[in-house]
Formats: sequence, C-alpha cells, structure tokens
Amino acid sequence: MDNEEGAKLIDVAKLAECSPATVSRVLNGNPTVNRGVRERVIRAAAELRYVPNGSARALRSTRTRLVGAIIPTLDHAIYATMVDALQARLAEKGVSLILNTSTYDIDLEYEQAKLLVERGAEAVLLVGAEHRPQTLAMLEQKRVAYVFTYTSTATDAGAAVGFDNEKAGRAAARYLLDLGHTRLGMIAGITQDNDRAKGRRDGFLRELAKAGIDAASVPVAEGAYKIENGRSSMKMLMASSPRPTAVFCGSDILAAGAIKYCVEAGLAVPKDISIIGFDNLEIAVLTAPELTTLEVPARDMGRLAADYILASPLQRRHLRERELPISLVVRGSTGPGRAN
Amino acid sequence: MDNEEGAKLIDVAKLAECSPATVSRVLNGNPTVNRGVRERVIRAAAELRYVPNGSARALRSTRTRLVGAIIPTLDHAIYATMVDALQARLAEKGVSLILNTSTYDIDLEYEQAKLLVERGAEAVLLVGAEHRPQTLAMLEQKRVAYVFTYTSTATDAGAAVGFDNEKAGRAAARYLLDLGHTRLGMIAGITQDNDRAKGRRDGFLRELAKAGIDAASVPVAEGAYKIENGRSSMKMLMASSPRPTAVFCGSDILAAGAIKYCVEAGLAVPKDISIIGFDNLEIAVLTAPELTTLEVPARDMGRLAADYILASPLQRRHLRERELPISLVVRGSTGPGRAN
DNA sequence: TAATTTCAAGAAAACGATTTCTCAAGGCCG
DNA sequence: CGGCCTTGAGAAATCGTTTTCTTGAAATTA
Repeated sequence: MDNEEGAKLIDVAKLAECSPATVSRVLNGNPTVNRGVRERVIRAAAELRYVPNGSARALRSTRTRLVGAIIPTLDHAIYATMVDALQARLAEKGVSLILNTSTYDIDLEYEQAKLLVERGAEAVLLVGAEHRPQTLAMLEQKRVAYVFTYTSTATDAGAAVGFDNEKAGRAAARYLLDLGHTRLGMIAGITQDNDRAKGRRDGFLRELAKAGIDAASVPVAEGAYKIENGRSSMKMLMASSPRPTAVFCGSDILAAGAIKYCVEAGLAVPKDISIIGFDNLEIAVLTAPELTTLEVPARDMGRLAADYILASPLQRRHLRERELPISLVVRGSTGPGRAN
Repeated sequence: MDNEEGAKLIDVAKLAECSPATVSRVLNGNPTVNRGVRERVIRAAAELRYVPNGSARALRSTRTRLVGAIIPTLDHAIYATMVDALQARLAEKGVSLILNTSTYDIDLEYEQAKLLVERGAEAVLLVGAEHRPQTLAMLEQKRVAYVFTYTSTATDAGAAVGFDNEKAGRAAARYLLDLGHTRLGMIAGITQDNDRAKGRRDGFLRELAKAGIDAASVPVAEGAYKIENGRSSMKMLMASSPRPTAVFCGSDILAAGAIKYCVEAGLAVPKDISIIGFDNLEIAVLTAPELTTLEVPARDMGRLAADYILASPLQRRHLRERELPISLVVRGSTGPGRAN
C-alpha cells in the first residue's frame, strides 16, 4: 500500500479523520484528547509506520533533544567509559548524543563546538578546563549549557563534574613520600593545552617541594598515552642520576609501559623501583606486579554529567561544581623506599 | 549591541542589504553571487556571529549531514577504536555522528535505530549481521543507508565492511593444530544474539572437526568480555579432563584473564598451555608472555565504513561487501603441542 | 541595432511539525 | 433555565532556512 518513502503527520490525520493538531497532541502525550480519537490516531500512525520528522519538530518547538560531547579521543579507555555512561543515561530520557573527538586540539574543539551549536545541541560536554575563550563565549551567547569533566573548577556559565588533578598529583606524591621514597620521577602525559596533565604534574612536584625536594631535581618525562611511550620514558628516567626509586605515571597506560621496561631491564618492581599509575583502568591488573594507581571515576563523571544536562535550569544551580573523590588503589607495584 | 540570543539569516540579509535568498546562496557556496555582495554578506554574518539553524536547514533541504552508529558498548576498545576512526573521517566532511550503545541488546538496537531515523540520520552503522528484521525493514523503508561492520556478509540493502568471523575461528584452530595440539578448548564471548561470537566459535569447532576432533569433546566456556571472566573460564577449562593444551579466546580481554589464571595456578604459558586471543588490542603486549592473537582491523573498519557512508549512492555499489584480512600476530603465548 | 542569452538577485512558496487562537458543545451553578 | 466555565478539537500562523520562480539588466549574437 504505502509504497512511498514516508507518511507525514497530515497523512496520519487523514487516516484517523482528525486534524494535524490533534495528531500532534496525541503523539506528544497531550492529555486533552478523547480516548476514541487518541486510539484512532495511534492506530493510524502505526499502520502508516509514521516516523516524525525531527527537524521539523525541532524547528517549531525549539527543542532538539540533542546533546554534544567533545572528548580528546576514544582510544583512551577513560574517555570511552565516560561516554558510554553518558550516552546510556541520556538515552534513558530520549536524548541523543553527538560525539566528537578533538585529538587534544583545542582549536579543532572550537570548530566542533560551532557545529554542535549549529546542529542545535542543547548542552555540550567538554573535557578539562582549558579551552579557547571563544569556544565558551559562543556557547554562552547561544545559551547552550556546558559541563566540564575531569576537572572540578566550574566557571560562571559552565558546571564541572570531576576531580582536582592537582590534588590527585599531590596525593600520589604524598603516598610515595610516606613510603619513604626520596628520589622520585614522573612520566606525565602531554601537558600542552592540557590542564589535567599539567595539574597532575604540578601537584606532584608541589608536594615534593613541600617535603624539601627541589622540583628541578625531579626528572619528568612527557609522552602521549601509549604503552611504548611509557617504556621509552622509563628508560630515560632510569638513565638519570641519581636514579629515582619511585615514579608517578600520569596514566595506567604509561605505567604499564614503565613496568614493561623494568621487567626487560631486570629492575625489580617494587623492590628496586616503585611505580604508581593513574586512572585504574581494567588493565591495571594485567601488569606483573599489578598496578598501584589512583582511581578516576570515569563512569560516574559520565553519569553525573548526564544528570546535570538533563536537569532543569533551576535544578542545575545546585549541581554545578561537583568534586568527586579520587581514591588510591594499592596493589603490588609500590613498596617502601630504601632507608637512606 | 546584539544582546539577543541569536541572529537569524534575515538579520544578516538586512545588515548586508540584500535578500535572504542571497545570504543563503553565499553561505552555501553558490557561485552565482557577485563578489561585492558576497563579501558584504560574509562580513555581516561574522559581525552578527550568525550560526545557521540546522533544523530549519535540514527541514528545507532534506539533508541533515547526520549519521548514526549503534555499537554494543564503548567499554570494549575494539568498538571504541572503530568509532574513533569513523567519527574522524566523517568530521572531515562536516558530517556529525550520533552514537548509541545497545549493550548487545538487539531489541534496544531497534529502538535506537528508530530514534536515529527520526533524527534524520542519513546512514546508520551497525555491528554484526544479527538484527531484528524490523530494524532493517524500517531503515530500508525510510531509505536510510546502512552498513554492517565486524562481518563480511552484506544484504541487498546493507553493505558490509568487516571480516569473516567463521574464517577467523578456523584460522585460530588451524594455527593451533599445526602447532601439534590435539586437545583444545575455547573461551567464547556471549553467543546469544551475537553472530560474531558464534561465528568464531563455530569456525573453530568446524576446523577441529575437519581434523577429526569431535566438537562434543571440546570444552567451550562462554563469558562477557571481562578479564575476570577469562580467569574463571580458564579455571573451568583446566578442570576438565583431559585437560586442553591449547585454548582459543574470543577476545584478548578473555585471553588476558586466562593467562592470569595460568600464572596463579602455576601453569606455564606456553609450555604447559598455549593461549591465543582475538582482536590484537593494545593490551596484548602487557601479558607475560605477550599474547599471540588474531588482529581485527577496527580502525580500518571505521574508516572504510565512513567512506561507504560518504560515497554517493552510485559509488556505493562498488563498495558494498568489503572483506578485510584478519592476520595472525604471533607472540609468546603459543608454542608447540607435546608429541602425543 | 534588435533579438536572444546569460547572469545576479529578489519574492514567495515550501519543508513538516507545533502552538496559539478560536470556537462549538456540554456541564455546572445560581 | 440562562449564563459561565470547562473541554475537545480544528484553523491558521509559525519556526528559519532553501529552493523555485521571476525579473530586470547586461552581455552576446545575428
């Protein structure tokens, strides 16, 4: 029968013998429609396999039920997991997610944000606190809500669901210091345009400074989150003298590579060298020894960011700036520092 | 000045002293506009920070530049990587991606597909070949192109970019048989509603049968893709008698767990037991020994699926059913079977 | 130079829904 | 029993673009 591509609302109206307005009301759950008519409409819509045109609907109602997310990459499990949770929560409420990966490029991020606004995203999730001013200005001007994740510092217009990277870095340092280590090193992620990697590094060094260890004496390598970079960075660190007895890695990926290097080089972990990671990815239990690490609440961030986005503007006031706890997960890759 | 929420096309027209039609032409790269006018329009649009309304545009032009993807989960790196590549390629051409995770539930997948159609997705990426008939019927009726990934069997209306899971399972079997193993086992992913997991398992068992090994004598465990499931499944398999000397795991995740169990139980890999994984995830080099595995071209699938989607209907004819090679990556987790 | 094309740009229709107005009918109250 | 309120449903305006149709002017051709 209906060989044509798609029935429109008016076709449903004709079949149900009522006006388009009434069809619209039924389809949108407006209760002011009599039972009989309502059922006729529903039957007609089903029969015609009617699918509403979202563009038309969005245009007229100014509600797109579309949300955007711009994350650095999906190749890092920590972001993939967050997005997974975000999407699941949004979907429960019939909200769709447009996903963009910026590859840690905040100029590209701006372009993507622009496109999201154009597409009618009602809210946008961003990672970290470091963005082009025009990105945020544009979102504000177009009245698009936005949430930062992986950071705990909100702005006037943007909420934050995350944690304090600087504090996390300090916690790593404190833990290693408390174990008795005095010669430390760090393998950080790329810190350029990345407030999270920077925060972790700075917090780590700051805490060491507080303990009387000069930052300049602490070897810090930097590398993208790849196992191989962890390996090569560790090699570099182990070549510095005096050799560190404990190393903080900005990600479990780097830490896994670092451990890999130690195994190859015949360095015993944690006897000769303690390694602490960051993220608590699933892989943290794959290294031998298993990885001591700081746990990042990726799934919680996704879920809570979704909650913020789904909340009414009124409720949102209570939800901005949500700092989640970072917890230390002690496994086998860290041990006491040798007594000096 | 422009305190209001958003300038519209007509405002740009007024400022540029021309008609809305002309503004539209300029913004869409229509060359039939004089240089002077064109520049005035561009300047006016910039001054007003004009952002087009995508809904209106889509409604009128019937082009949304929106594509949907429904994957089982982002928590498995193999899908995350594919989506990463897909999104990157689509973004190059200004196409946005709406992402859905179905949690391996093909009924939920149907609901999500419906929503994607409603949102105006011009194409949809699906994983595997097993779907509700009404899902595909709906896409066809609404003239939405679709691509299967992780499978190589296309349908009349749907293209396929992927590989042959059955063949991959056979390859794993062949490799282990050639190493001299005669007592084999398998740890598969959940096979219900999952043609890929099923294909791998069936191919594996079929090849063994061809070599005279009765499928009924081959212990097969099944579990979701979690390290812990690999561990516990391996424990089960090692309790069966006669104990297998080689195990094929449906995913590197499961294989990693399997190796973990062996280490705990004091079984030497590969001396006592050979383990081969599937996917070639980054983590395959983290186990000790490193994992022998079959490499899945996740990134290629994402990229090529995007190419298919971006192609014109005419070009698409040449691109449907694209079978990519699965290659064996030999590392340290497999070795010769004991001579009987 | 007149007739015919070509070109640039405006006017107005159209895309497919939602929403605002409007109105008729029925129920309720005094 | 008449006026007022409530309720259900239709008519028509509207959302912000793109596209089609027109038109006047300029360029080309005979």
